[in-house]
Amino acid sequence: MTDSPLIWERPEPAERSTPSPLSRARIVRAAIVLADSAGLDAVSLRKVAGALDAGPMRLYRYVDTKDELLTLMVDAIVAEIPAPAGPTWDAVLRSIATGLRDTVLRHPWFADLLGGRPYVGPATLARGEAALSALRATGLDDLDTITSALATLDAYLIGAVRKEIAEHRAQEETGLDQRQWQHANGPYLTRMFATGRYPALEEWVHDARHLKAAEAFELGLGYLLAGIASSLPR
Amino acid sequence: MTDSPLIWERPEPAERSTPSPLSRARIVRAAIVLADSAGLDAVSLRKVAGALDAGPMRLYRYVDTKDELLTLMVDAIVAEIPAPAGPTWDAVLRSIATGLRDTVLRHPWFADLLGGRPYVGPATLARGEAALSALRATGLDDLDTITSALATLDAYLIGAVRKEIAEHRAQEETGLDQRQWQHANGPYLTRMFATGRYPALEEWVHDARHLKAAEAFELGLGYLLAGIASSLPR
DNA sequence: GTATTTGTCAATACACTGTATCGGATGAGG
DNA sequence: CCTCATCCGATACAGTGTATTGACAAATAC
Repeated sequence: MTDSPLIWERPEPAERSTPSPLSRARIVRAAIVLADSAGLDAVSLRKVAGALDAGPMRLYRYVDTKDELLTLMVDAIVAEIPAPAGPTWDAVLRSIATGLRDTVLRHPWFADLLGGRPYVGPATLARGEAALSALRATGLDDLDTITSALATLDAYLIGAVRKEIAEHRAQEETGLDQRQWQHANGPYLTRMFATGRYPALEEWVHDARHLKAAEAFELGLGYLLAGIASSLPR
Repeated sequence: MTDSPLIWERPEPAERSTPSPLSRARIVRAAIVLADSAGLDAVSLRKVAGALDAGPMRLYRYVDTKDELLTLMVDAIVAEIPAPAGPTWDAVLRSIATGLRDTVLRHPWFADLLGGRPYVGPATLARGEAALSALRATGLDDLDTITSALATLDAYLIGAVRKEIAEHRAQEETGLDQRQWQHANGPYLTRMFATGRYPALEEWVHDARHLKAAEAFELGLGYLLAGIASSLPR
């Protein structure tokens, strides 16, 4: 009877014959479906249990706390990110980046959890392993460089992806369109600009090129890779 | 009677003579004190009201919803970040970075809100304005370069700061020390490594230099600035 | 100065949340 | 078939954000 505080070490309880059999996998899948269609707020133990024709308390056999369920969800999503690969170190880093971004676009709630706590589930470990070995296969074998490159990339990804999702949501809230958003916030901003306190911002709003999210993502990634490249031992 | 959906456009209700007078500022300050000492979860309308010797419903005169309170809290924190400044463009970007990081270390809950939605409060606008004009004062006046540099920096900052806070919390949870953390997760990791499925990770844990958060932050920032520099029109 | 409107505040209430507790049903072992 | 341990679900509790309501007080109208 292992009662480790880490869910990764607690074996799944034995299956039972019951009208609606449960398992961690089923629970997590139901929770993910819920989150995909209605956001993280819609994931309550009652609703997850309801989706499985079970009482809320039944879930506590498989999971000690709601946080653990979220942790499992994260690892489940990480598991579906394609493994990073590429011939050169920057191709590998790029594949890490787009892998994460694509996944977040499919599961926006994932962005809410990103960077919220350290995750060490099996899929996350496997992804770390894959990233490390893919990088070293390209000939980049200074461990410290690899470490800092990955850490920096990770930070950038978390922020970029969160910002993109946040923007996405703001647009959805106030209608569908960016025009709609401008309609909601536009008057406010116009009035703020009219105060004359934000001349540079005003000019920026009017004159700067406003990139699409995907382009901005790529551009930032390019900066980062260029920066890493410039620090590589030649 | 303005009933704009944006709190920035709704004037604060007139003051009233009452045993414990309220105001948005007082409410937000109380909420921040609560969040500082016990995290965002401790910020409930009841507790905030309680700290001000008021009933929960009284807050709804000043704020339409809890989300609005959080929005005000964010802007209040942004207001206390020192304005970015510096002789060169990279000095300005550096000051933006350390300004945010220092503030987040003082108000860890701020990291939970960062990147969660687009913020356009007055302090946030003012900060944007300050950043823009400080950058242009250094002679960097290509608006598109400025835009993408700021956006990328912002993304990196959000992620880096979140990761740092997350790590911080994980350590606090399982005791005080990093040794304690290793004690809690160590056995699990050891067992995972024993499976032989993570050879590169195992080597990494043993051999790589593991930087302190501040060093890692600085290092990533360095990469980013170098990358931006390499794309500057010369 | 009185009557009427208006607006504020506290209490109550509702629909939720995560989770502790516990009695009873239901499985397996003898 | 009985016993016993186990698991389930109902109930319960403390908490959440917020809608509603009804009383009271201040400002306005006459």
